[in-house]
Amino acid sequence: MKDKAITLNDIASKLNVSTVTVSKALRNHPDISPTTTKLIKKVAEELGYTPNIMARNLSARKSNTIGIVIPKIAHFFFGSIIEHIYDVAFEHNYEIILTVSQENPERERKHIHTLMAMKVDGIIISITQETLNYEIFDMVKRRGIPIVFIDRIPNMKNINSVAVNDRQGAYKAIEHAIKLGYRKIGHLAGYTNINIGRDRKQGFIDAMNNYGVEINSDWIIEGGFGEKYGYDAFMKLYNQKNLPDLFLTVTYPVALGVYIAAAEVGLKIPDDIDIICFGNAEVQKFLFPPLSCIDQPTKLLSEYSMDLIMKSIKEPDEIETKNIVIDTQLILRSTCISFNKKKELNESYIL
Amino acid sequence: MKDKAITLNDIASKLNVSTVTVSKALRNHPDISPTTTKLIKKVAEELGYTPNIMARNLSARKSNTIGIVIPKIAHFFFGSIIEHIYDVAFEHNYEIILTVSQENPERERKHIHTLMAMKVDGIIISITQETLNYEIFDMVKRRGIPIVFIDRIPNMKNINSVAVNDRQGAYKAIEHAIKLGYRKIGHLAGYTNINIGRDRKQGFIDAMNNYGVEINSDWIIEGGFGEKYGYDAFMKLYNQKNLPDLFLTVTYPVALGVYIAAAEVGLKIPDDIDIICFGNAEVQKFLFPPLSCIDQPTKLLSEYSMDLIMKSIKEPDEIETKNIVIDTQLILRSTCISFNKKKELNESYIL
DNA sequence: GTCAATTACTTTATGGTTTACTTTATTGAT
DNA sequence: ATCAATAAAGTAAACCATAAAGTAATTGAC
Repeated sequence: MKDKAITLNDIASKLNVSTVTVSKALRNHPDISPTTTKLIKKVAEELGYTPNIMARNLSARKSNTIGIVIPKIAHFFFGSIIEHIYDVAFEHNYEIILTVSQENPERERKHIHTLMAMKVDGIIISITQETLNYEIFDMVKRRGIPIVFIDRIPNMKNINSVAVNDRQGAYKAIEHAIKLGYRKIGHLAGYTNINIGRDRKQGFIDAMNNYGVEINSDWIIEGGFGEKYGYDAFMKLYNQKNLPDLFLTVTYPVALGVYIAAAEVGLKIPDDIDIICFGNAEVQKFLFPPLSCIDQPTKLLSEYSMDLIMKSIKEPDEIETKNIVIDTQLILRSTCISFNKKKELNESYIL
Repeated sequence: MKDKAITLNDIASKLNVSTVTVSKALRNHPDISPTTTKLIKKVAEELGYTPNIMARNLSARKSNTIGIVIPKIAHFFFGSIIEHIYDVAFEHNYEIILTVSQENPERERKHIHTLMAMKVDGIIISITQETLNYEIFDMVKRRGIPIVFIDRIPNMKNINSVAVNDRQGAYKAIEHAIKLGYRKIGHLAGYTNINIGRDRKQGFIDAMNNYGVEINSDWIIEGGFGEKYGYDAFMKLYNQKNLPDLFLTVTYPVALGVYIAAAEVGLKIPDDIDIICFGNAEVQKFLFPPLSCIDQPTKLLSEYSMDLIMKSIKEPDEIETKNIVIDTQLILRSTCISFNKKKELNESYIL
């Protein structure tokens, strides 16, 4: 009952021409006369021909496909990145093979192997928070497969990358807070063995030093990028009766963790404890209170990455690598917009 | 400078055996002696061999790949669905080709063609809100490609599907509201030419009729599934000074639209206008006020879909189709949990 | 000791397309 | 009328792996 798939050969034998003629006609090759081309296309349409992409890619040694590796998917930042990547890909007739490492370096390695095996023309990747072994990336480069790192970038030379100016972003936020009057400022810094954690932390330190505000190392807590880490870090300081007045959190989920914890112990944001975070999710507007943040322009990140990878695919011999850095801006809503005296006595609420 | 990709042939010639021997050895075929197998695997490892998946798939006439078509990606519901699908796929060594129709039926059609051309073993799809032409789905079936519809399902016979019990879900919510004391209940119903809109609306009607509550057709507004539609629908009724006391919204983004609009005109949720929605996003807990909803268990939806598609792939001759329907449950937070008298006079606030 | 079965391979064919090269017919310049 | 150039096809080979069929050498039953 199954309709067998129509092949070039089916069209060819129906018209008594060679398969090559059909192949060329369908690709508008000048070898074939307009009359024949038209006829072949008509028959192809009638029979419902769809090319076998496996065969085409095998033969052509390219796939018109870009492989993506990201650590998470049900996450506003990566969701947004991907949505834009898909749009650009669709415009340029590229296919996307998306893989998700779930923050697992081993799984990431497997996915990269799979993408290479699938002969993707290029790879865009945001590495896991625990990727320490970069061998696989060297291997990809040796194989001549263009690779672009986006947002989360390994500490390697001669790679293509697109990122937000994390250091400047953190600096801007802390500068803003200090000018507001804040002095007791903490930083939930996430993993700092990866660029985004490291650079944001450095921006925090830069600003504090630049304005001569003392850094209390108890208030810099490293850990993860998720809700749980935000919750735990907050609770740890709360139990030590040692909360700062303001937190800069390394991601938006971490801030959410703080929201949960604060609500649980009955502290009000922003009055009792204030907060600003990296990353701008739509819903932050609707949180209570609306959460201020350092914007990461996901659309730009995606577009630049796609530009870079497509350029690298077209000009495989270009050796020069590019490191694109996108400026951030503060988006102020209802947190981190004023400093009130209540916080200066913030021991009181602990009783 | 490029390392050429290693093929079976490279390994074979190095060891003076045939490519087929290598192929079989790497697949642990009993034809090959343990000694040889071990040797071949060792050399394959050394040379960094990775099979060419294109070639393998072409030859094997199957791809170990499942194609996905969804209408949106940066959306909690679909993000969550996909995340779980990827996890199940990874466990079972399937690859996923994810495509995004962006609610565009034409783009959806193209993606399905691409997936067929890529020879995916099966397709899981959630159709766009505007997909009216089902021919393409018949074609997929005629080609013998297993297809499973998830959540958004066309009105066709003999298809495999996995969905939430939308009608029951809406019924439960409205039943709950009526028992609370609500009588002036509206429904922002979205597109009702697709099952999710149609069934939710029907559930609403069922409950209203069952409890003898009058349905005011002005308060049933059809439209889209996004924020803007929620915003517009609310504003329309507000401007007509004709708001109900409670809205059931067809999706979570629609509820968000209502939140925006209500804030803009200075009405308080849930006191001035109450709301409950379909779909449970993590962040609903953090909205102000926390939004109650009818849960759609995305993990179950994904798992059942993957089960169904994998079963269909393994038993291609099984003709019987399955329509799995998953029960919903109410998740009550700070909306739709009480009815207060203020609302009964809800003309007052318009002045 | 003979024949059948098993072991461990090899050879050949197949999948559907593209690329590189070849052929035949036509056109145009001289 | 002749020869070179071009147009419009065709043929052969390649891409890389797998499946099916074939072969030579060894084992084992009686």
